[in-house]
Amino acid sequence: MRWEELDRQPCSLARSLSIVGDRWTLLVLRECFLRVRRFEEFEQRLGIARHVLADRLKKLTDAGVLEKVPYQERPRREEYRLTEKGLDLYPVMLSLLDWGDKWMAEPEGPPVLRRHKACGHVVHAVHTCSECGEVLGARDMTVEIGPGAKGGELPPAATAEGNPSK
Amino acid sequence: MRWEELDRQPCSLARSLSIVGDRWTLLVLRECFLRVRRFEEFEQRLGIARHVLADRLKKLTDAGVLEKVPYQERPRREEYRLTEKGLDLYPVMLSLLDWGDKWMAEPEGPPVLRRHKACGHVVHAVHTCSECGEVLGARDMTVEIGPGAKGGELPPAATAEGNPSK
DNA sequence: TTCTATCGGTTCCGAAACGGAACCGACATG
DNA sequence: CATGTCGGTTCCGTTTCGGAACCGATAGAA
Repeated sequence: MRWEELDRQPCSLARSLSIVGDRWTLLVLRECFLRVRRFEEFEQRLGIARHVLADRLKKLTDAGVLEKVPYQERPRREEYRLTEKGLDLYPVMLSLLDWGDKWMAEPEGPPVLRRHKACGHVVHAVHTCSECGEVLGARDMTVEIGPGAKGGELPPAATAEGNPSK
Repeated sequence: MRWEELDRQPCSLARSLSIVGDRWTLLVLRECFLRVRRFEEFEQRLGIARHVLADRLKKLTDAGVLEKVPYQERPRREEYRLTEKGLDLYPVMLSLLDWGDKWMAEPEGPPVLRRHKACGHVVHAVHTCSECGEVLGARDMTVEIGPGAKGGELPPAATAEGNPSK
């Protein structure tokens, strides 16, 4: 499979990866969530090669995850901001973060703790069902053909998306 | 920054990416959640180059995300299975899946629907607070130094992990 | 006016990673 | 003993990456 074919596969995971399934892209997005917005600052904080950064920012902008907003004229300079589509990636970041906290941290614990403003506790995220509110585990769902399926049957990759009862 | 330095950074997101922040790795893991376990089957379903597949399976095994389990002797053959650490990546997959469903699907809708066995509804995942159960948004948390921090201060990347009040 | 600095890139080079195809080793089967 | 299966490894040509230099528009200082 070629990498460019990914965004045409009938699998939402593959399509997501066509945008964020890249070494640098998620680190760039981490900085975006930190409110880093300028080329220079991305470069300094990440130590990324400039042309790779330019390429990733362009791809993210083309994908509608970031948008260029002018912050000065003469000389015209633009900064990169998360769009709504980009902000919606927050759960992805949070999932990766929680997994890293649990499995990749030093013996003493994670480097950073997150405290929920509303309840005051140190927290992590729990995936729950959008309809009934129960915790969603890896084997709690069945899959079925969606309206965007091609050929009227589950794509080979489909069952991976919710795990079959098999 | 070199790629090998990622797993030593004081940032759980970076550390997670040192394992799953790769083009092919998450697609291999998608197949794992689909209960694909054998070299041949990964290769056929993904169309991945064999030596790249061998490399990814080795890295995932070394990282403790997969484990090799013999399924026959003479000739000895082994298959790859998700460990507990690997199964814990399910929220990551689900987040990417939901984002793809929302932002990358065809106009008609996503290719696959997931139905919650418990409540019977077509669902997506919602991130909620592990302590109070409320929905967690991108700006609902503050960050503070964790026990695994180095140097007694928030790493530069830290605030990205929960977003500062700034 | 020229000199230097800033910001957001682009260009170029050598090294690393990738796609594709061939090959290999340990067996089993016909 | 020829062929097939499975899980790799090796090799080669192309793509991508890291690192450094360069560029274009402009501002401010000398």
